[in-house]
Amino acid sequence: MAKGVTPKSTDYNKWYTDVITKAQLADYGPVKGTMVIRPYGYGIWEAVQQALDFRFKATGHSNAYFPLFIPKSFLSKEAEHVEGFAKECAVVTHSRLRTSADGKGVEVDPNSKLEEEIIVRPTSETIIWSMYKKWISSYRDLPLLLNQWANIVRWEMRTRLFIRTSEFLWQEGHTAHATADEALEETLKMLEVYREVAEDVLAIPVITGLKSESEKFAGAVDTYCIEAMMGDKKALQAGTSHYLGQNFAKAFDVKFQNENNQEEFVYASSWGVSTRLIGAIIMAHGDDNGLRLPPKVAPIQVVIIPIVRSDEDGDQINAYLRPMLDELEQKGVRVFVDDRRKMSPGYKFNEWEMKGVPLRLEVGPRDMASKQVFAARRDTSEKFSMGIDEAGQKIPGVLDDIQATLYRHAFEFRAQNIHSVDSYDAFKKIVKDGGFVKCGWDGTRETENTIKAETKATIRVIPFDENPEGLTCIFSGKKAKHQVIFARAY
RNA sequence: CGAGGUAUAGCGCAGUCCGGUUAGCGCACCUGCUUUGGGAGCAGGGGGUCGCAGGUUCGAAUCCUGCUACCUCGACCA
Repeated sequence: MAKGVTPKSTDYNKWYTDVITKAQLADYGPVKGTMVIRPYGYGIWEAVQQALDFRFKATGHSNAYFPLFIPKSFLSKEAEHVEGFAKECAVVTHSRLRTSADGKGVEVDPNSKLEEEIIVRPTSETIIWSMYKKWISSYRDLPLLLNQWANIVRWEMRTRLFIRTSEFLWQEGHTAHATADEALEETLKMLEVYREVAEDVLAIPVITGLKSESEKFAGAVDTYCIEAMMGDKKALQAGTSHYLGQNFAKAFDVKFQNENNQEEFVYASSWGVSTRLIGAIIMAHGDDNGLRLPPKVAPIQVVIIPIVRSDEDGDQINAYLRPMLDELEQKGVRVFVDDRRKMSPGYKFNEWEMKGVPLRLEVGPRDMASKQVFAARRDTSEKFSMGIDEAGQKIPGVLDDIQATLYRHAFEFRAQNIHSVDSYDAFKKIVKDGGFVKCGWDGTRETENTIKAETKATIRVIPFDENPEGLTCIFSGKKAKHQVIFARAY
């Protein structure tokens, strides 16, 4: 592993990719825009998955799996939906390869052209609703609350590891309800699940609210989101929950009979978060020494580095650590003892800091002599010693404190970089220097588009706690319809 | 798709202007010995169709032509 990463202040984008490659979270795949998620990065994803899946089950959802391949005709059934995704769909047109004429390579066999071309799912609303039509006939079949963990493909021009790749992993929930109120309630309930996971598990504060018309999901009535601030003060959409109304039910003719024997179209929601959340963790918490992982998603929460001079030292240290390790394991703490003999302790310190392990313990002859262990926190760089007998008892609390501290730091950073402004000049300065702008908006698409064209800032979210009373639009000067957050975004 | 740039070992680069030993350096990798509390030292070693295809030349990483890929910036996006 080469030394260090490019400092954030020198080149934030370079810093970001340096951290990912040096912490071995991911690597570039051979096809442009694809990525390989390496074991350490996948470990983070598994922790995120667990946190979400637990909450999905607790709110009554079941997991299922729908096909990767979607008939092309399905995409055209919902007008806005086609519009939104048409430009980024991978299309399967043939089913065979054959040896090329010169015998050296392979080529597409033209005889294998498909009758109906197949779309690789960019999202699964269409295929899922085509199935819901078969499964729903009565109000007794509702609500139908399904989720799937899957990969999807959106052919992207410009990609960025974890944040925007042509293929990515996510979960998508698709629910069907008998009433609009119930579907909307579901939409907001799942948004709240996302908020909780972002803040309590990933330690990333988010703003919850509604997307503007031009930023909403193609095919939704309303899109709600959690929006986060990254270390470069840009915004990242970290999760979305859509109220779909009857749009997909109408497109796929999904009706049910209500208690009064009347036929009605089903109401729907869909919601998703992706491996983009890993990008959010990196950019919300990382520093110039690398990754800083919140303990709740860290594949390794505590790394122990024995300071050994001989094999006997190693044996002694193992015996010295045994009771503490047993206690930590029993408490469910994820511990790794890095006893590789070929690397120096200093090398290991740097490597595990790069990988963002929340707490490092060092144990050598000095500690054994004084019945202690030496500890270093990744979040604050604070170093301290603990008695070996009390360490197993104390460490879970230290991890909780690291989790809380990372959240607090991210929260304070965001608070310092959200600015309320009342002039367009001030607006432009904030956007240029970086940060979120909180201001009035007249509610028109024209204003939104003009501001985007002039500043690259978009409306990230209309917060639930907005207060447009007495505000004027930052651009047009008209009475504000909403108080919104503008920012440049990923 | 418009503008600019790059292509030499796994990674980062020098060499190219001005053609001429066996293409070099740092990191990484392998072996041995000594080390180990903030990226260890010494010694030895392996690894290259110099992006691809043509051309000029006694001789091409180097000069010429064409192609391809990638990066940065613009239009599109979880």
